[in-house]
Amino acid sequence: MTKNEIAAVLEEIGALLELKGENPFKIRAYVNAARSIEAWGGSLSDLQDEEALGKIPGIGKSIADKIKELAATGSLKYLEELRAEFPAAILQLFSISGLGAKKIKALYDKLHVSSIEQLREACETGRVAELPGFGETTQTKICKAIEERARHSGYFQFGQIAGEGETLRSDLAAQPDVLQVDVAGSYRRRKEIVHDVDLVVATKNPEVITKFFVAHPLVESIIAQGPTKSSVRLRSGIQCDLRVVSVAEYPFALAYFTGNKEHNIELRSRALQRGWTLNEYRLAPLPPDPKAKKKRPVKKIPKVRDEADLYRAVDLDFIAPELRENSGEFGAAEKHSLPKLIEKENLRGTFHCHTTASDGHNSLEEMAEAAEALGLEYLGIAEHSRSSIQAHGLDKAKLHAQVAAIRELNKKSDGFRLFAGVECDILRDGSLDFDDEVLSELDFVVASIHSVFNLSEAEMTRRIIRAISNPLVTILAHPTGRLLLKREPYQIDIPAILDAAAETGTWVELNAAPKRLDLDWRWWPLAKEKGVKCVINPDAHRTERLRDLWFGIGIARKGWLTKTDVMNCLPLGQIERALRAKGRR
DNA sequence: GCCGTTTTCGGCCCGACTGTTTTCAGTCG
Repeated sequence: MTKNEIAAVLEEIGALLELKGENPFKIRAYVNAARSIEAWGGSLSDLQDEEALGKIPGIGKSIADKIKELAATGSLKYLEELRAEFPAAILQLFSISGLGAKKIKALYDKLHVSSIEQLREACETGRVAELPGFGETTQTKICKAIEERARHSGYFQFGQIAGEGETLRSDLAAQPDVLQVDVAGSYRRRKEIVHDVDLVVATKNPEVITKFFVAHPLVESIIAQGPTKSSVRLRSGIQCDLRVVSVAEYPFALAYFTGNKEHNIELRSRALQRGWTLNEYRLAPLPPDPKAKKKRPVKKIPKVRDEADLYRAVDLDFIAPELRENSGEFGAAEKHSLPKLIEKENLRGTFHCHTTASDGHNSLEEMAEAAEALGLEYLGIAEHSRSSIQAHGLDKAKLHAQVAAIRELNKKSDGFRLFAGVECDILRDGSLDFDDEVLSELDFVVASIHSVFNLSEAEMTRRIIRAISNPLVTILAHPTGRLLLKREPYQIDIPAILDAAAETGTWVELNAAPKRLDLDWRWWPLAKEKGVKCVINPDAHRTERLRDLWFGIGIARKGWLTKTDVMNCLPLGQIERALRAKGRR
């Protein structure tokens, strides 16, 4: 049983308890525990360990017992009992936007609706509108929400919506009434998956801005529209919320809508410790507590003009948006030990790109030109190897020909450098798709898995460790093989693989393609601690996709990485030495 | 059900918006 599966069970218990009309705080305890398990960095074996479980915030005796039962037996009696009280399909109804537990319960009790299909029928026959507390409008909204759900899951890869987010931001910024604007939310935190776009605007003319926003060409429909908040559905299907505030309120609103829930709770609690209350509009003195025996000392509230002032007010260094997940940033900000995060200007080159020689869409020359135009000094080409037939993998002769072409191009170049490599398949047993004789002719070797994803965790881990134990392997690419929202990562023991990477000096890829973003940001602090070097690669199959590097930078920042942790921040001369050193180990 | 540098009991974030009611419940973030 994986962490995510356990989190899903806790989540399901929360939903079922809600349907039963249980104590809301008990419900929240289960939902919080689910979040907490997802965010937790420990290993699966700890889930059976009483003491380790007890250390996870939000998990007490009762939930710990349930997790242990789940981890040990794969099932949970309490959950089975809850499930028996409702038809299984009823939980689908929570995915209809606008429907919560109370409405679902009413639909079930009064109309025996327990699936989305039944709900659609009930709407079409007009029975929903007749229920007390419902009406024509609600019925129509439910119909629309059912259609919406059929079109997309409500979750989007960061890269899928980055364009829309930036367009809205810049179009709003161009409005004369807009004094400040940012995309906040999980987008600003650079989460790999987002389910809405949050915009915050400072203005003296909220009405004008709101009107402009809901009439924007990217807007498909209006979900809600009020004086300070409006919500729309964009053409891509994603929901987009706009908050309109005054200039004075702006830093508070921006911070409030950027940090994740846990980060914001911690921030507010630090305000409370100083005798203040913090919300999305301001810092204010706490109202006097009549029960308090003596007055608490109240610090004077400092002036807050931007987010840095806000963090300073609660005695913290500025915390970059990407780190606002409450996963250690408060401790570091208090001790002035936050890392100086990598920035896109730090990147000097990149590896792992494809051309028309295998499954890419642009020539060697075009890829090189595009990389140079981005300001890079070098580009590593790594075509698929012969076993990747679906990707037109190169055989020995074709690889030779490409290496020759690269060497030839380099002769003509005025400083920009191409490196000749290969993306060599890791075969089922951990051996490589080319022998050492072929690999030793290259400037670098990327090793990656493209087949047989269903081995056991132990077999898969052994397979990868064997591959990277070959000293000719420079980079382990997309280590978990995940395709976001499409394919789960294959089962591997990541700490063990990081140990092996540290031992062998293998660089681990942060694959910057928005569908991958692999290795996940949650692992990079551990990788760094073990001394593993990162390399940010776009895995670009066409020139435009070289820009995916900027997604990689966001994820690297989220993983607390600095430019010294990332190999391709080295300038050309130093990266050449590093490549040679790696090959000789 | 969880949690504790005011607490082992009594709190648990709260404001915005909508729709259905006539002052508020439900949903969302």
